[in-house]
Amino acid sequence: MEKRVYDSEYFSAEDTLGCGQLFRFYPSGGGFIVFSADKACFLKTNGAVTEVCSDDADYFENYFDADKDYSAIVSSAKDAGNRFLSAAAECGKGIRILRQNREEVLFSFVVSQNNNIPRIKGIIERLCAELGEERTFDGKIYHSFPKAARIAQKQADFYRGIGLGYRAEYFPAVADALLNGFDLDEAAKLPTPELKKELIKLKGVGPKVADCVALFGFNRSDSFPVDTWMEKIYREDFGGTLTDRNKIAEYFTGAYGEAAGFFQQYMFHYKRNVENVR
DNA sequence: GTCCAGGTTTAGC
DNA sequence: GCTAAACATGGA
Repeated sequence: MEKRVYDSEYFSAEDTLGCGQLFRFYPSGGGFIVFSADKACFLKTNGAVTEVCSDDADYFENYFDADKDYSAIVSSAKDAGNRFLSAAAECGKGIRILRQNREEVLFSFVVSQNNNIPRIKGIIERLCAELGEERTFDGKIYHSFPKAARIAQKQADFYRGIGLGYRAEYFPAVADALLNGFDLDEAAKLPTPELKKELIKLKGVGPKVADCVALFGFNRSDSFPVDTWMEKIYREDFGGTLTDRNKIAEYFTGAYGEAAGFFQQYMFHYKRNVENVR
């Protein structure tokens, strides 16, 4: 187990885990255990420092985008000329945009459609418990996120059984596609608009899920996922009148370019966790 | 009981 | 091309 320590001003455990990018993290020992694919780490922010403890320190250094300087991104959000965005950036400046495993992001956000975060977490937890491989972290057993080959072995009925509801049929369909020529590594070579078009070909993947996969799995910060929360922000805090989600996304990517994805996370986090206490 | 949640698919124009 | 209903589930 190796421990690495980072300045917490632009890397906070709570901010990073609380903005709906990932669904596998659990409070533990004053911090959190975080799972990604078949790996695990302990993440804790204590005052001025954030510590990451893992047997895969390099993997998680990349995962948390730890090398990047976020100060300029936060500054540009504050100076972008919108009150809500400015407040959101100041409040969520500890957010990192994760560089997650592509398959895990893809399947996870297929689950997310028309669903809520606590329920998404539960479904993914059961998915891993049923189909993941046993691993140990800090002496305790956990389960990896299952690979497409494993997911393809089960039928829709199985996925209905762990709570996927009407999305159950999408799981074997996506897994089959990945096993039969749909190459995520090839897709990674495409520019963002073409990458999105490619992802949307998958069953259960529409524009919003494709944006999330591009942002969290392919590190495309020129993606701006628009869900019900972002619609609300657009309407209430930007005075927008468009209703088409694609056009709302274009409005934000047009305005913010490569910073759009970061700004989206600041605002999503702020709207859900701070402004709206529920 | 109704409404909502990090929407997408399908049918029908 | 666009629009509207249908889609499981659980919590408020």
